[in-house]
Amino acid sequence: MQLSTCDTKRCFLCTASIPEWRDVITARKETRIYKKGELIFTEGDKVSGIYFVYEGAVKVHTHWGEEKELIIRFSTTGDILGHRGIAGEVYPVSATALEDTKVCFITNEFLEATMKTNPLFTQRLLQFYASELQKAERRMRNLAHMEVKGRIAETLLELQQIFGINKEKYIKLPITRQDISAHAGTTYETVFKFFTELTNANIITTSGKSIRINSEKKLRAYIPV
Amino acid sequence: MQLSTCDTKRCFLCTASIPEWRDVITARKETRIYKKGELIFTEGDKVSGIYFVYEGAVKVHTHWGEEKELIIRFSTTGDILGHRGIAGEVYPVSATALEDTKVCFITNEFLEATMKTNPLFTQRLLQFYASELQKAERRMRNLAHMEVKGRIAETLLELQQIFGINKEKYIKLPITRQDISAHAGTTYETVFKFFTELTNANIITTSGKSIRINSEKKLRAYIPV
DNA sequence: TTTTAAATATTGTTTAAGTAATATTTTAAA
DNA sequence: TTTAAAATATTACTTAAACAATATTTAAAA
Repeated sequence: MQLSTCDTKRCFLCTASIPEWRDVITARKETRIYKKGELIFTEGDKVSGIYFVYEGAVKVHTHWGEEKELIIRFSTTGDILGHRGIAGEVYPVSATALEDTKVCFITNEFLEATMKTNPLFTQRLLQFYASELQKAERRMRNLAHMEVKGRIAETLLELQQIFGINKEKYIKLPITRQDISAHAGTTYETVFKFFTELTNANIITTSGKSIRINSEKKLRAYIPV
Repeated sequence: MQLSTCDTKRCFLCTASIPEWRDVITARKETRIYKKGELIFTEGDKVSGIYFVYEGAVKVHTHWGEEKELIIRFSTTGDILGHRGIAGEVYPVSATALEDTKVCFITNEFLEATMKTNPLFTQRLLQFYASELQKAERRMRNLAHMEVKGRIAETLLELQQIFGINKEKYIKLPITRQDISAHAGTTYETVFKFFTELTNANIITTSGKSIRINSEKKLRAYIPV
């Protein structure tokens, strides 16, 4: 992890605060850079503060026993990390950089000062929480009642929606099949089998860790309702 | 649904606001009483405001297609309902009274006025959201990786923790097996089979819709980690 | 530049848990 | 108070998806 400056324009913290507060932010924030694969914080760590993603890609994940991992969500520019910590002493999830990632970090004390000074920030934070809650509950429902193929299909569509595509229409973030299975709540083998099926039907094309969705429509057919 | 007054002491809204604000609350709130089985709001309804449970029992649930239901959580005295609506136009979930339930209802406008006037209320609301998010994510992990028996066991322990027990040590809220299966994310038949197993092993005793946990320890043995 | 560890590829076996089918009992309306 | 609709009971059948086993490739440390 390395330090750097951020132009206070793209992170949630700066865009949701009043202009006058930005100088205070610049003085109080800490910009951190994490390399691909580096842990930002770990489940069980004492809560130190809150992170705003400036650029990069992050997975927020939790573990069941030693083996099984569930990726709660993928995050990128504009997203918040570590906000669950507000409710407790320790982070209930881990965050890992999936590519080189730049974040703004502020302490809990400064977060509270920011909320006191910026009612709009607090309001937007509340809305962010409500929307995260909606997403989490939708995903709960999917994990409970949707079958695996649909969940894998949703994972692919979500990756495309969050990270976008490059000129060759491949999803910008190259990702391991293990991570796809961890997000869909299934095993690597099941992802492998479904990928074979999708590739044979020309619904997706893969090249190493890069994935291209050729037919969003056909992929969505695996997601009923 | 029927109207009534509430003593402004037990709901989240009143306890988290400054004393001076309580008169304003009394003037602006609406107390509503729902009968067992009555819908409080439905998935897709336009968001009108937010509800604070004063007494009773409520299930917050969502549906997958026509058939499959997932109960997101059970709520009782002190809990908040409809707060997911803050992020959108319509409620993403439904809420149904499981027994006669009394709630305080306030409109979105009054909620915003309350937040502006009561920074502590806003802060506690934020903490409530963060803790709901933690619970939702823990449950996501369980639905993805824990097997059904463990999830049913957790449902029973949660019901006991939320609603408490009576003199005969039965969980205070009588509940259908369908609701238990909808909370555990499984089918009625699977709950039936596991209940037979638990009853034979004398881990639980049932009497109609009432359930008594005889050995919390043995029940917890189905929940690894 | 070894060497160690992940990640991937592939297929066959097993099983947990859903589906189906039918009968009975409760509960809630009309 | 009849009647309709949920909820429950029970068992047999089926299958989606996990588990297991082994080989190969890729990536990251030492």
